[in-house]
Amino acid sequence: MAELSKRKKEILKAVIDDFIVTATPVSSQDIKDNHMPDVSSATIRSELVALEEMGYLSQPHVSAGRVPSNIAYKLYANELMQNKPLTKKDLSLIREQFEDKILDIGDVIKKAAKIISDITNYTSVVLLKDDDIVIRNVKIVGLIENTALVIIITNKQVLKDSFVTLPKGFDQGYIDTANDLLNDMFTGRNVNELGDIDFLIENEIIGFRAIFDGVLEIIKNNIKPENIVTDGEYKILDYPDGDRDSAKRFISTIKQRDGLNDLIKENDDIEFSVKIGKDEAGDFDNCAVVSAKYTLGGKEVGRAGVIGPVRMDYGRVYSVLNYVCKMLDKLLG
Amino acid sequence: MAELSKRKKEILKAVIDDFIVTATPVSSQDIKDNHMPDVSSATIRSELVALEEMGYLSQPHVSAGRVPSNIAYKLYANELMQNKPLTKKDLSLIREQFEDKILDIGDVIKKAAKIISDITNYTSVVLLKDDDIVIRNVKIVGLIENTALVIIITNKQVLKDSFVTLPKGFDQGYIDTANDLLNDMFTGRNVNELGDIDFLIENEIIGFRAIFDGVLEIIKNNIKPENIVTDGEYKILDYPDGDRDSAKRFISTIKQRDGLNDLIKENDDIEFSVKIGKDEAGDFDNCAVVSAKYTLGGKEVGRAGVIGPVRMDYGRVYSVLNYVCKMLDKLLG
DNA sequence: TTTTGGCACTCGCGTGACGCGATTGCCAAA
DNA sequence: TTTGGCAATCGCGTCACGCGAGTGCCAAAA
Repeated sequence: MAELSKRKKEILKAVIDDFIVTATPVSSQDIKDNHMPDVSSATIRSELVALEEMGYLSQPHVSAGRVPSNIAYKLYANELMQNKPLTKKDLSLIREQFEDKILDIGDVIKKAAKIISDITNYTSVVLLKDDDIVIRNVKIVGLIENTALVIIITNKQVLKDSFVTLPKGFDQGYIDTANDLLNDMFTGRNVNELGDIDFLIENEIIGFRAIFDGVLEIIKNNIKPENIVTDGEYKILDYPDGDRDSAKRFISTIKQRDGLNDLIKENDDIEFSVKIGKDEAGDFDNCAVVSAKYTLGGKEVGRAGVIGPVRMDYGRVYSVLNYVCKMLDKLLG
Repeated sequence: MAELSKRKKEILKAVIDDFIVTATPVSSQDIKDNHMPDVSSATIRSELVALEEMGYLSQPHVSAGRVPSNIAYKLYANELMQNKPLTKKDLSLIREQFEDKILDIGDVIKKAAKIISDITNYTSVVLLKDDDIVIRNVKIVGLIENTALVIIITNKQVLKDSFVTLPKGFDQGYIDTANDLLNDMFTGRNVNELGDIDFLIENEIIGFRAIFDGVLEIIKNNIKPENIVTDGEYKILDYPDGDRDSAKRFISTIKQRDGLNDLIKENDDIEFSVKIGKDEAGDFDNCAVVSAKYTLGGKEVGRAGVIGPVRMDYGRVYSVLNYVCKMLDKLLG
């Protein structure tokens, strides 16, 4: 793709800037009036035909203005657009959300998803990749009858939503013993190594084996190397492009999670990614996926992004993602 | 309101049965063809004008068929409609959902909401009224640094999502003591009595007071006499009546919870309630709220319902709500 | 008194014609 | 290379029109 002249870029940017706001094809006269009063509309027109031939623009019909193409949006998002600084209100809103002490990294990314969706008003997706989870402590707490709460503390999170059934007559003494054994078994271990459960065999003590198996099951089911959360699924309804059915499909798909992974996953060295169109942005028509890499303490751990209409306020989204990602790093670095 | 003749009821039912399926005004000829081949369309017409004068029907325009009014739907739901028995698949689907052992009543009503929404394909709302909660056990479990998980077990639920900060140097010995004291203070108490916290004063032991206050705070914030959960908020998109904006408003309102209470609350002796129209069904146009009372062990404890388009499959909804309510009673009775 | 067939009447809806206005492409002059 | 002028294109809103669905009414039949 040949490099565009400065003026072509200026004009292309003008088209997109206007189109993002008005949602109607922009004419040569519009560009002259709003951005370039010093050249005639005819001049702009001849540039427009060139841009159209290069694939950046298209006309819905002959007597209409121009509309940006997907590659134009990409160029815009990566190069042309102005960074839109966040307002003080936005900044403090974000900071506010993150100021509580949080023990679980899952809660952090949930919060991040919520704040991104709230502030941008698009659907948000946050991906957490984490294959370096070390167990710090495992504990069972007898609750009622023969049921115990299982608490698993890792370097990144506190799991406390699962239960295990205790054998009959399992009193506090046994529980204490079980806790000691559980800690011997699990503390300090990386979750990756647990695939091999042979080390369990050593503790073949009657009655305890079921508990150990139960805890292992819980760890395997709840600690995943990849987590993905979304928020604001229904925000898509605010954007009138596209019909009701596709909105419904959009929300259902997002809710089900399947495939979201591929949508937001990226090569690790891409800081800021924009995917547009049916091929790239899942099966969603007229949608774009914008995502940014975030790190915790320098290590690459995931991406945060939004899914919204192609005609999206990329500048603002860029700023929000940037800031939230920075916060994430600071918070958990 | 004068009682309708048998034939008028039959005709009214025919109109609604057809309209629920076709969503188009139903004509006298339609009724003759599909329901009453033995009378002429003219006869049906004269009945229709009578029903129209009584307020049960209306015509969008003069050369259109009839459309049921809100009071017609109410009559239909309360008296006219046929009970639509659930399929075996539906029944086993519901039973399946409820067969896991669940410790927390909150989880039960969440599940109930999910299954109702899944099966009816409407938005569901489940209200839980419960002012008779007795604390069985309170426990803190030291986790990391100076943070402890607070576990509160009542006769209805297990709360385990809150933390309390421990004073410096608070080791396992102190935690054990704190647990003993907490149990002395809380076990056996009804949550209602906790408004008066004077009994706390006795335990004015240095360092412990902060923990007790923290736990009390957690109980007060998390055990509420009324809980409300919803599911399938976006199901409304499947129903084409009403525009996109109102769908958006619908979803936002449901998500925010405010006012849902009034929507589903009912006089305790109404088993099955149908609210229709802007006055009754919140601020939603073309929406109906159908709810049924459920009990746990004979005591009235809440209502389960759906919010959907006025043109709703009342028969099916009735059956689903009925069955789920019965399951709830059996499950926790 | 109720039911029925017949018939004129109403009105929404789809279609096609038409004219306006927005915008373009092209071209010749600057 | 830029510009003003101008004919050409085409979407969109409006209007007229005719079809068809469905009704209300009425007089005759049951």
